[in-house]
Amino acid sequence: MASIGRRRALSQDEVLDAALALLDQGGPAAASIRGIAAKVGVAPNAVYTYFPDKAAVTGALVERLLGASDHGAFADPTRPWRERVEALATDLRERMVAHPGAAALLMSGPMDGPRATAIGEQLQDLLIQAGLDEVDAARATYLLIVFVLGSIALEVADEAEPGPLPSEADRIASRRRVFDQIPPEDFPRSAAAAPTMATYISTEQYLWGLHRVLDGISPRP
Amino acid sequence: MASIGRRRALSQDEVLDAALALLDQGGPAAASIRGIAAKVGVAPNAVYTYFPDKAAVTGALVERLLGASDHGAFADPTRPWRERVEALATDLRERMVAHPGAAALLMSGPMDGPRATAIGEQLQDLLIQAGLDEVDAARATYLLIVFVLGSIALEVADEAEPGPLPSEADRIASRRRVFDQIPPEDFPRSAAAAPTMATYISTEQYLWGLHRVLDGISPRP
DNA sequence: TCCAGAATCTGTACGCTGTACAGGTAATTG
DNA sequence: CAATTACCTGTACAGCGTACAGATTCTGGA
Repeated sequence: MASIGRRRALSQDEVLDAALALLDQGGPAAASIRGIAAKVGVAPNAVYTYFPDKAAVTGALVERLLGASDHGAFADPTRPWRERVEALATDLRERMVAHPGAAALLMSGPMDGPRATAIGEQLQDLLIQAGLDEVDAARATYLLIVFVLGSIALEVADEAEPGPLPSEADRIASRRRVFDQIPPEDFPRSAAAAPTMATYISTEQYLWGLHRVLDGISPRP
Repeated sequence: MASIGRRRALSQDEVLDAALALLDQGGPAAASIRGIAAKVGVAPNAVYTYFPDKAAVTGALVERLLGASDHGAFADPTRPWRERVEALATDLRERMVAHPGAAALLMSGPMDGPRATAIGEQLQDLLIQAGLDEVDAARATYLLIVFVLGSIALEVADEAEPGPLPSEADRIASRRRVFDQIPPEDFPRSAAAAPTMATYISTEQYLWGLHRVLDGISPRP
């Protein structure tokens, strides 16, 4: 008297869609296996047909958020190398800031998925083409990854659970306590991502930091 | 017939000691309220006499790990500023790498504790003394914090749960897939922190990255 | 065409989590 | 010495990840 059996073929993507939706609207705590299953319309353990455990779900989600192979102008070999790095950094940040709840998972596990690996390799190749020797290219790759992921993680860590966000004024004020010299004339963002406070506060800051890092690693004559 | 009543005055520090010990030996998952209470020798809910919830415990632990006010030579005004920044960065990294499980909590919440704030303010003052204007000093402070915390978090995220660590060879091999140009002649560390793989792999890398960032933010003539 | 096996889903259950509530005892204060 | 507060207890609840066994349906080979 127990079971209903095979109903329809779910897919990994449906599960990930549900997980991302829950993450977006309910914060990191909302993406439980049970919540995902309910959103998809199955019993909780049905998820385990497609993923061995919860870590596999979040890992796959992070991979998906890292995006497909070409990151804007990053893949365009006719552009100057700094522009290409900036395109990658901007693309990654836009992807993550659009899903702050999911972005919080970024630093919670080893970054060993195929897309993460591919990004590292492509970046390293680009830096070698730019004239860095192999050792410096490897190190600079790591430094750039630290900068991009660290910036995103710090930005996103400041957002508490969604819901009644603190007012813009409060958020700015709390940042200003320490970094009260940064002018607020930031330019607004694309329509895709809602202009959250995190977006508003630090786009300009992010690009400034990226270029200081690029200055630091640029080959010196 | 229920209760035994007041026994002895616990303290916040005892709770934090227990939490840190569990984190060190059992990884992030081991630091449960129940585990902490058991280690201290009280019922689980006794912890709530000293902290309002679990987030407060981890927050206080992070604050404690950030260390007291002087970070090595950071506070010494006779040293050159780059040396002082390096002292701060080294001190913070040593603190965190000695407790990888606790370091993983770093980016999991807003960094708004008093010590975190103080570090930011002191660093910003130092950069102003070094000749940066106020806007650049604020931005450079944020950049340095991103670098330090991002490096530590990425380093620590690679360590799975403690226990049967993967062999050194495996860890190196997996890093080398992407960053296979970095030579392994790293210098051994202080006796305090056990030479974990994370320590072994990236001390040199860390300082290299720090100095590239410092190059990027140094005032240009 | 039928049947075996694999794929997919279900109900149930276990041990764990954070923490709310209502008590009772010991130290402190008046 | 009485009253209050600080501290700790047992009990309980809802939610978590996930293991197990069984039922249904789809699929591929004879």
